[in-house]
Amino acid sequence: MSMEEMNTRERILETAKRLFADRSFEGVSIRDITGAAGVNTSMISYYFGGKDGLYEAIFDNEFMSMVRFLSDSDALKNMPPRERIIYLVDKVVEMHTNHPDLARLLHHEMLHPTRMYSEKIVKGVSLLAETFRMTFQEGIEKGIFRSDLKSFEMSYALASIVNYQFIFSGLLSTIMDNLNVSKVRTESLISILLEGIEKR
Amino acid sequence: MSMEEMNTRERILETAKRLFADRSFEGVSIRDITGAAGVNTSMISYYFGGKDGLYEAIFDNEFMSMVRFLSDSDALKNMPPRERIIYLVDKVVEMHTNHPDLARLLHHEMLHPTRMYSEKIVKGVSLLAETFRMTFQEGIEKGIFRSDLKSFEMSYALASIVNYQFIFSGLLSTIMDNLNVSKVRTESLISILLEGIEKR
DNA sequence: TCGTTTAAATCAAACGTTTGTTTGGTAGTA
DNA sequence: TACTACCAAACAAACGTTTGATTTAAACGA
Repeated sequence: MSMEEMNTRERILETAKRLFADRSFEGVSIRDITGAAGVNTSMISYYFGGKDGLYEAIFDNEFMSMVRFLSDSDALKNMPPRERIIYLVDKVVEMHTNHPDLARLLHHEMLHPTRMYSEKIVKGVSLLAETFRMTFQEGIEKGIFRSDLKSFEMSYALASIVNYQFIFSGLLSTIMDNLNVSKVRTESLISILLEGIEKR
Repeated sequence: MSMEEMNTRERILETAKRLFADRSFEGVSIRDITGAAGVNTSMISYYFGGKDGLYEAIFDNEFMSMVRFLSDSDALKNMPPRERIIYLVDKVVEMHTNHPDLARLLHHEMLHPTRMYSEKIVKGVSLLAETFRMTFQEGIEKGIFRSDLKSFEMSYALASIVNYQFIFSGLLSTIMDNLNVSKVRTESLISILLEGIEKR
C-alpha cells in the first residue's frame, strides 16, 4: 500500500515509525511527523491521544506482532533442536529484513528503558528468550549441544549474533563507503553460532 | 574522585554522561543536568559552548580514549591469533565494566546517527574492527581459524557477542527480578565464539 | 601587609523558540 | 440533523541560550 492510498491514521503511523527509528522518540517532534506525513498537527492527538499514544500504538502493532510471529509457529513443536535453531534464526532475519525499523525502535527502548514501555518489552523478550532457551535445553539433554554451557548463554549468543547487525545498519547506511563491508550472510551466522570460528 | 571534590566543569561532565546514557541526549534537558549536578543552568554554555558542545566533550573523552585503550597495546604484536582474540575480548569486557555508560552512549549513536558524530564513530569503529579483522585474517592463514568464513564475519561475531549484553544491561537493571538470568560469563562468550555451541 | 585592580566563576532572570496539546470552527457525508 | 474528518490558530510549558550583575580569588603596586 503506497503512501497516497493510506488514510490519515495510517500515514501518521508509517511516517512516525520511520522517523522514530531514525532519530528516536525524543528527537522527533509531532510537527516533524505531521509535516512529513502531510497532515495537520492536531491529528496525532485526534487519533492517538497524543505523542505517547502514537508511540505506544506503533509499539503494540510492530513489536507484539513480531513476538507472536516468532513464538507461535506450530512448526516449532516437532522440529529437532538443531533444525529449530536454524529455523528460528531464519525467521528473525526474515522479520528484520521485512521490518527494518523495528530493531532500532526496540533497541532504543532497551538502551533507554522507560517505565511506560519496559514492561511490554520484558514480557515480549522473555517470551522469545524462553522459546530459544527451551530449544537449547532440549538440545543439551539430547547430547546435541555442549553440556558445559548454560542454555541461557546459548540464547544470548544467538540473539546477539542475529540482532547486532541491525543496530549497526543505521550507521552503516549513512556512511557505507568508508567501510567496505559485505553483508553478513545468514548461513555464516548460523555456522559461527553452531560450530565456532576455530578450525576443527 | 567524589562528586563533592569535583569542580563545576567535571561535575557537569560526570552527571551529563550518566543522564545521557540513561535517557539519551534528546531525552535530557540542560536543566535536568545542571539540577542533578547542583550548578547553575548557564554553566553548560559557559564551559562547553552549549548542549551540543557538552555532548561532544563527553564523546571525545570517553570514546576516543576507549579506542586508544583497545588498539594501542604493544602486547598485541607478538601474541598468536587465538590468544590475541581472548586478550581482546577480556579488554573489551574490562572496558565495559569500568565504564558502564559508554556502551549505551555509543550504541545510541549507532542507532540514531547524526552527521555531527557519525564521522568520529566510524573512524573509531573502523580502527577497532581492523584490529580484530587482521587478527582473524592471520589466524585463517595460519590454519587456526576456519577458512570458509570471512575475517569480517568473525569480527562481527566477536563484537556482537561481547557488546550486546551491555545494550541489555539498562533494561535488565530496571526489571531484573522478572528474568532470573545469571550474568554471562566471559569464558562462555569466548568459548562460544571459538568452539560454537554444538557438541564436538 | 595593605587596599586596589583584574579577571574568572557563578548567579538569577529574561530571551526568543519550539514543544505537545487544545480550541473553535469548517467541509463533507449519511 | 448528526457525525466524522480535518484545519488554522492559539495555548501554556519547556527548551537552549544570553544577559548583566555579583561573588570569588588571584595579582599587583606601594
